[in-house]
Amino acid sequence: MKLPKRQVTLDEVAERAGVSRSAASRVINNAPHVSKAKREAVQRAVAALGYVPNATARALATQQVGAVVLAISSDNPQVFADPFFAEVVVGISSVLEETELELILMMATSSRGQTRLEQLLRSRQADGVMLMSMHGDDPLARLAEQADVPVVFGGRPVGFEPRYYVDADNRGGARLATEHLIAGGRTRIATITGRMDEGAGTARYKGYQEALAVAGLDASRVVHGDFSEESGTRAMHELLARHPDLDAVFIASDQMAIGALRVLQDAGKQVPDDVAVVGFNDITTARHTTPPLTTISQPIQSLGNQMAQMLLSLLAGNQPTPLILPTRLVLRAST
Amino acid sequence: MKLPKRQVTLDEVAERAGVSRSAASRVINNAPHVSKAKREAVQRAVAALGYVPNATARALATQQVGAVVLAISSDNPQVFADPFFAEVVVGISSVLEETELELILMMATSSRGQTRLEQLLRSRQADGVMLMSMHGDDPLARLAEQADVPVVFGGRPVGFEPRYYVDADNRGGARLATEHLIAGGRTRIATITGRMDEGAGTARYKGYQEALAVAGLDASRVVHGDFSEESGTRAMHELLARHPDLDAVFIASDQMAIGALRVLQDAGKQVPDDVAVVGFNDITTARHTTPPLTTISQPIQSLGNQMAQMLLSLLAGNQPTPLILPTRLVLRAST
DNA sequence: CTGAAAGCGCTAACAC
DNA sequence: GTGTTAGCGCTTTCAG
Repeated sequence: MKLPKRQVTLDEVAERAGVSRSAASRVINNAPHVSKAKREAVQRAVAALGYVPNATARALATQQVGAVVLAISSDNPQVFADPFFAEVVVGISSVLEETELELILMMATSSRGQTRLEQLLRSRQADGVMLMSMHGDDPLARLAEQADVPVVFGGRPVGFEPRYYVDADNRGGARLATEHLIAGGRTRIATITGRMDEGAGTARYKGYQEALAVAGLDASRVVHGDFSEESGTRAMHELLARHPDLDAVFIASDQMAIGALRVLQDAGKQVPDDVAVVGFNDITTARHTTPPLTTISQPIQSLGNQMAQMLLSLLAGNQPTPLILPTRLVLRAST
Repeated sequence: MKLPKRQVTLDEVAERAGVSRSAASRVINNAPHVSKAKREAVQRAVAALGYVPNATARALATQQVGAVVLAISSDNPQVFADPFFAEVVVGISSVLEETELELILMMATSSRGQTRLEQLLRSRQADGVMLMSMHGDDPLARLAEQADVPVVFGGRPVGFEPRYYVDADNRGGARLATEHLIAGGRTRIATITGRMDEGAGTARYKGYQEALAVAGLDASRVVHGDFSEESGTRAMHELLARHPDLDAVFIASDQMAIGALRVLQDAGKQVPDDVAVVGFNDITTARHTTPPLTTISQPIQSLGNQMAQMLLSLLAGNQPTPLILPTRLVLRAST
């Protein structure tokens, strides 16, 4: 490992500017109590030497790391490839860009990753943490709540209400979707759910049930999927076998809906004439299926935005209230 | 801002274990020269106290940050929402997960972001940098090469060959695509290019030209796009107006191809009978267009993998050779 | 094998 | 306004 070129230090700047180190420090952090003359001398020295403060040293001295982490906990590495997270990250970094904070990404898949996340929560390696997509009984969820680092959750793990979180209105969205189906005159409405060990999965299922309950319709046509296209295919087959009379289906993810659409087609069912379908997420592909997919859209970038904002608020010593972001129905030809 | 709970320090561990701090330190870093007895005493103390080393302090002492950054430089924040980056990140973190390194994400959009990136390159805020998607004359590219931090490029900026990079074989892929069109008996082959200030844009254009040159065909049916769906729409209109006789088109991105497909349809052209089209990237939607899109697939996760691996190699003091990853043709119904 | 001591580069309290 | 002085928590010579 080659030796790093020795970096320009604050003392060098001070010396060159002919002032004390503290004066130089004050200028760098534009603190008061520095005469204009010295201030300028220091600034000149900084420019001349190309001085850049050493973030690590500063962090050690101030006890503030200057970074927050976005941790994504899952057993399957491929879930990160989901464009969903990319958008969340965009939302987050757009607000972080206005601050001095860096964004550290942590994907806790392996037990190794889990351990790191745990250490992170125990030690002061970041000023704050955003935690996403935890499965049901993830012990990390509880640990996070007791951590001495501010933590905001993205979404809510099932069976656990975090102190600080921002979530999409999954339940409301699902209800909206199902009500739309009902309004279209459908009466034998089935559903393909997502993973029931994820908050989004259960919430969307509840929304479906709620809408049917209100309308006094039968809510027993349900098959569980895992959000993936493949599971959508499998589930639709099963649904068709068990409930050949269904005239609509609310599907908890567009990916599953894509798989289901194909099965419906193969089975000779016309969409939407014989069977209406609505998905969830509004992924870009939803516009390009045949027929284009009616779906529920959630404000993903906002989700990231708000998570970051909430963390900032926490860092500032406030106690923000949890946030549930609205979802909306996007009408296309599949209903 | 509330005071952080004071963290457990090495001295406390040492005291509790009844050994010197240096001994404790050696155990933590499992260095030699510690008696078995003491080693175990320390380990017990660590467990009892829940000690986690302070990364910042360690970084300051060792002059190694323990983190690398992935920097994405672009003028448009939305490009990060591209699933492409999500996959690259997955590739990167899967190799980083095997190390002690954290991944810092930096999206340099605003001038603020640019400044931070610049500082990053000048100062020792990270042990290494991966730089992606720089536009043509981005001054950062040059700066990066002179930085005292190892830098590996993802892709090559146009007009500039970085010392260390990993790139997809854009040129080869484009050539493959075009040759496939030629093999299909097409002779009036047009192209919609990507942004010509990005390496991928020019490389794909060159591949197209090359294939036609070898076959002795006319390569003048070209319109420039910017990779976006909308630009594909616009470009296809223009192409049709200027070269109504075209019987095939190689399109430098699937997004543009989607836009183009629609235009072709609206113009009453049958795909692939009247006009064959092949795209580039193999985005997931490509399987769901009508007709499904023949396209060039590049190993995106590998790209991330290899970038990280190359950086690691650099960090280990080696001088790895640049890498160009193969692309391949994915046949679907649009040809 | 063991411990004392000297920093890493910066900030912050405290005197002047 | 200004400079001096202690650290932040850990690693790492260097004697013993």
